[in-house]
Amino acid sequence: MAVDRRVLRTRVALYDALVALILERPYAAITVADILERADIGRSTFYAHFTSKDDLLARSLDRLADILRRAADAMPPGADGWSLVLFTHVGEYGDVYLALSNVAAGDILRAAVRGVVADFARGRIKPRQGLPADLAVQHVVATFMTVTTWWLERHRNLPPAETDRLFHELLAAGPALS
Amino acid sequence: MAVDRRVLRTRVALYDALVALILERPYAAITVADILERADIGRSTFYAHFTSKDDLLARSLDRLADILRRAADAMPPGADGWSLVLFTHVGEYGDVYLALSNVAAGDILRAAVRGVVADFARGRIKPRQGLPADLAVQHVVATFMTVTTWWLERHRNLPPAETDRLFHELLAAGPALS
DNA sequence: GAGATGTCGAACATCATGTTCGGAAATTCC
DNA sequence: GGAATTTCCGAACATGATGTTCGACATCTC
Repeated sequence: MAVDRRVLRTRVALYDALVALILERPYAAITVADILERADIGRSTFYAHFTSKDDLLARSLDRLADILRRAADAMPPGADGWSLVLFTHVGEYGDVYLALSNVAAGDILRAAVRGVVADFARGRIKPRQGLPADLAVQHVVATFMTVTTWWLERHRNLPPAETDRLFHELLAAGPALS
Repeated sequence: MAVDRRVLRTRVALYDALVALILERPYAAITVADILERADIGRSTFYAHFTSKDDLLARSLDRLADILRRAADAMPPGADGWSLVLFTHVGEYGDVYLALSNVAAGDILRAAVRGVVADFARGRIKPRQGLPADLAVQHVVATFMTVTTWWLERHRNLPPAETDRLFHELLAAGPALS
């Protein structure tokens, strides 16, 4: 009852082709034909698996999210520092994340990553009095994304541990306003 | 040397038509033809003013950003509480912001609003030791966006003042993590 | 090996985009 | 108020991307 090898080969080829193209030029400037050429897959075959370019992207991100999820799940159960695990992973796949987020596809990527991070954060947050729980989760996720973007875009050389420290610092006490 | 009335009429008609359509359906599902019909403007005229649908959207947002900027500038100079002014404004235009942010155009909108908020926040932040200044600004902006989205999407009934309080609370000390 | 399933590729209909241009209408400036 | 300028209209057109269809062929599973 295993999946037909051909199906797997086709899908992986398309996933990889899309990612490769996204690393080269803006997502919006990529056509289905481009993907087909790169993946060496027939047009009708493409539409037998995906309904559109956006669909392919969404599933590619699902795949990425799965990897992220597995990396996080593999973390020693009692260990604190789930965010460090995520940062470490993101650092490894930095090129891909960066390319994806800089493109118009940012929304879709953000949504995918948000989902994973939110799942992780939800159970590990102790909201304080007068602070709605869902807002607290959103805030933790947003802060994670902020730090990640800042890190990948402009301070790539920082080690994950240092990035993680900044993350916790921002959450504990952000900048004062005047 | 005033601008020809006709060009003003044309542009406003197109701005309004786009916003009206965005309130009805996803940005991606709107064609140039739809906008033309709604605005009652000729095709060639459209391309005499804008290069594409995205261009029109970007300029519409510039217009919105100007309004936001003016609202903030009108604030009493010494007054603290710039964020309250922004929240109040956003609350008034809530429908538009919500429609825009929920759509695939979210990135473009986000960029526009970010710019305004960042300009405002930049001069009013006292970053702490060991916290990069640019990261601090990003964090304040992101937190503003998080609170705004949370507010408009699910807790519209909250008064701006209360929303502003949550904003400051999150910045002062976010949720604790385990 | 046989049957089932997946792939190919070319052809096709459809639709959105962006351009062109001559005539009509509105506006500005004097 | 009138002439000159600017803008708008609208229809037609070229282009290019999308998504579908179908029969022949290849590959996989059992």
